[in-house]
Amino acid sequence: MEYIFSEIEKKWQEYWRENHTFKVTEDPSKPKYYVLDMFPYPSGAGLHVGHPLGYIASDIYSRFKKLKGFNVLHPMGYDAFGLPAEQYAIQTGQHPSITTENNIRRYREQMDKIGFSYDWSREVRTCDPDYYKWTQWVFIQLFRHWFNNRSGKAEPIEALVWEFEKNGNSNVDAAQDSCEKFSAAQWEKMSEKDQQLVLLKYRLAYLADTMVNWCPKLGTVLANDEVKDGYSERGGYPVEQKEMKQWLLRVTAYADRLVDGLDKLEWNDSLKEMQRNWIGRSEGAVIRFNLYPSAGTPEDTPIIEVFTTRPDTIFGCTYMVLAPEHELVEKITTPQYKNQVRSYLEETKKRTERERMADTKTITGQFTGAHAKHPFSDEKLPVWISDYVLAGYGTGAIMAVPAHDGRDYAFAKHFDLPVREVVSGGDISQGSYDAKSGILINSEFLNGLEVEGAIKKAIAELEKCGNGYKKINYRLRDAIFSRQRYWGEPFPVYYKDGIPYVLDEDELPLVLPEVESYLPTQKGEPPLGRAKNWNTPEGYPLELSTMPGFAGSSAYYLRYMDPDNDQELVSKKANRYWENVDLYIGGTEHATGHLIYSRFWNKFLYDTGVVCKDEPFKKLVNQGMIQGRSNFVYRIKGSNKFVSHRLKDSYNVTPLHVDVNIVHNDILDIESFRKWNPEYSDAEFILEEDGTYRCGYAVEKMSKSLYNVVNPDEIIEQYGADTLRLYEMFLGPLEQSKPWDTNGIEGVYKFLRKLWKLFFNEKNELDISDEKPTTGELKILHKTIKKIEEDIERLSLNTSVSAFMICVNELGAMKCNKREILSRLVVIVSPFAPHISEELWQLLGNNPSVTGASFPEVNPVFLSDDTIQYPVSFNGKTRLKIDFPADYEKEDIEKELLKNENVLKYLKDGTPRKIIVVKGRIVNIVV
RNA sequence: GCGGAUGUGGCGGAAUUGGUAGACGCGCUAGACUUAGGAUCUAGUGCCGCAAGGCGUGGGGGUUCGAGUCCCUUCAUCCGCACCA
Repeated sequence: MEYIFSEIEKKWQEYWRENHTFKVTEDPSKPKYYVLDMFPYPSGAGLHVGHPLGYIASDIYSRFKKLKGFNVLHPMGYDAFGLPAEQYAIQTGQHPSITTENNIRRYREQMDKIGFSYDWSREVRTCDPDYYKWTQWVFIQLFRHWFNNRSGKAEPIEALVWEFEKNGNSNVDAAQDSCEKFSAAQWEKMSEKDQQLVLLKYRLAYLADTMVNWCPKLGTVLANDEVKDGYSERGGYPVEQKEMKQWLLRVTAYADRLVDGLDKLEWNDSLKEMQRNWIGRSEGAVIRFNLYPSAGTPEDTPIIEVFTTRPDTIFGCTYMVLAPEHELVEKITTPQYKNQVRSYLEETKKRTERERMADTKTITGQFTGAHAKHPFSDEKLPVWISDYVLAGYGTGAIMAVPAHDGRDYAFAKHFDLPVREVVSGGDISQGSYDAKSGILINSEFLNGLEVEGAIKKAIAELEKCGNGYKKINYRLRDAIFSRQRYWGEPFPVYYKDGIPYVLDEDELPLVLPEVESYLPTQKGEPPLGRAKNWNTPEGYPLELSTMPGFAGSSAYYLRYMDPDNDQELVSKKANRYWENVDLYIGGTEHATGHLIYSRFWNKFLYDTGVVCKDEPFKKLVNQGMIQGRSNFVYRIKGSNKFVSHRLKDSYNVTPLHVDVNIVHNDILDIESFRKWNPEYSDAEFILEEDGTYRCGYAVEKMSKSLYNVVNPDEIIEQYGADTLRLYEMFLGPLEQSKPWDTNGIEGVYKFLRKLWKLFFNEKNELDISDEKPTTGELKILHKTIKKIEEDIERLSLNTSVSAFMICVNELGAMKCNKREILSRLVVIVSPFAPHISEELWQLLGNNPSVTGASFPEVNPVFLSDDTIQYPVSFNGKTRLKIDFPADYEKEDIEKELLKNENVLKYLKDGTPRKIIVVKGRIVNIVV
């Protein structure tokens, strides 16, 4: 029998489908394990060879866990709302659901061919009303909750109303926008509308005027993580700042828990660090500076509040700076400086956000004429404005300490402002001393203290005199949740008298309406403005925005636990059983978007008792990117003549990308090349001595335009899915980026055929022996079982593939065809190459399927050898290898060594100064 | 600038705790069988050298009987953040 992968793979994929092999249900008799892939956005281009890398790894892990006796949840679905389908709809008029449906079908076909063990009965699609009903449901819950800073968790808004009725809001410590204090009596007197406006400031999903990232080309706002360097991540269009009324989610309320929670997670350090940076918690103090009254400014001079992480350097403050956008700028500028300030403001406004970010070297600023009063020394501090201070961070104002902050130093030098050293340890004539260590000087009551102590003391003194307080500040902003687009979840929100109200849960799902065009209306409303009867039954208008991409992906892992439940997002029973994701595999591009938002949603759902775990993803692994390996041909300039790689340097050539699919081992298939592009049909070639045309290569992004895209379908067509799976793993460590080079695939293909051949004799007949295996055979087997088990556990799947190769090579050399050996080998291979394993498992006479087998136990008896080969080194350099019985002690070995003539040869005449014997490992002789 | 990661043959990579550097595979070289083929099998393959031997994990230094692995320093590449007070 030949190894005909196409028949075998088809056969078993059908078997799995017909027998629902991968369907799982909650089974309390078994321990659970939840393995999740980041679900894909089904794009029109289909999967290339890089996409399934993570899916294959997680599939191997899932199949392995199942063999180890776990009840494994391993689902897949689609992140199906999104911009590309909608952009396509705008261009062609085709409804995005059709595009999406087609793309999903293609993805599914491609995935099915790879032989994944997904339980497709649990599939979710974010654009399915039965699914987004629950996205809308969570939104309603967010709307109905506020965050109590005292308890550190979300609480129902009713409780807040009750407190307002009893005591007003003075005892409430909530995560919220600034809200004026009111008493119970004042609350009672407010109109329904005013009460709602107050509550809106407390809700976890709230409507507010905010500066947003507006992308005119896409006609929508974007979240911070969807903007890269001032351009939209999708499409690369310019993004500008604009004030708009938008829905926001109060992620900032959870900032602390999001940072602290990271410590308990098994995520890699760089990812945790990215999240910490994104959240950007810094501990410091808010300090209030009174202004000295100056001629021409109002009597009730305002107070400037600054945020600083270095309150210890307060006596080093020699001036102050406000962001140009700061609300006090207008108020405090003295008449004398009005004109200069105005022209400075105009100039900064002209520079785009991007220019301001890119150009950090040019120092600009303008004195306002105002002076602030130092809270301790009463010193007069000039107040400047400059765009090096950001309006969006802290309070938009700083106390400048040029001696201990690089930017302040540069500014002070530029405008010739005083620099006063207050922490010893640096040389302030050369530059600022920013380090957080040293002894305080020139600082009155702080003198002599270390920085750490001085920070505490300074805050205590500020609090005592009422000029400041301790404060933790975050870089993280609340997430803007409105998109002025069509292809997304409609908000379950209607407006009464301009005030937003949410629908009742039993009115869900609020289904996305049909529109005749996907463009904004003439009034500039989002596309939903075109929908007919977009009102509640009572006639109240519904929200016109839709939700962003991260809405549907924020709780999808919960829905897989209980996908058909139409009463709850997830039942308590299912959630208690599956708890949370044990292993999550996906790309690093979601580090600050999806992975923050879903942690936030999960924590909220945990607070409200919907889920039992406060973190969604216990262990997370980022698979590396698969890069393309491009091939080049070299055309002699001004001709249609191509010169081979090694000869190209003697000609004046232009390198041109050539389709990697018509190049094998860097040798060009000239016939295919001629057919590839009519332009080359009569091309001429200057060949190598051996008559071949050699191409050059480079590692680049895998992209259509570079002709280096390799599709899994083509590989499967040629080598089969098992080979694809093995080769993707064999390429290198899962987390590392590496180039795809189809050239190497023959190696794993040969391995599979060698494995197959172990079962057949020379005449190609099935030939399995029931004889007892030899110790040698058992040693090979058990060594491999141990290695594979350890490798899979730490996701070192590239090394398991080589372990299999070694094992099969060794068994092949022994012509081993013992059932006891082969049947266990098939089981351990099955997570990697499931199709061939199923076939061999059946040929061994077992009932299908191998997925029901158990992972074989390692017998330690077969792991140890009677003799150990010791490498013997002299002064650390290995010279010879000598066998000693495994039970020999150090002394025995030493004795024998000195008798060994080879050793004596290396010793020459001298006696060894020292002999180091590490039992079972090595001998080192010092001479 | 800050933070993180990575540097090992012609190539992808291995070496899990400081203990034989280069496993496994590709490629290459030679040979065998051959309906000269992008098939299969066998042997070889880090570098220098005819050899003995020497050198070798980005560079330099250190700790150690012994360093790819630990420490210091430096360079390069990639990724993230970036005037964050």
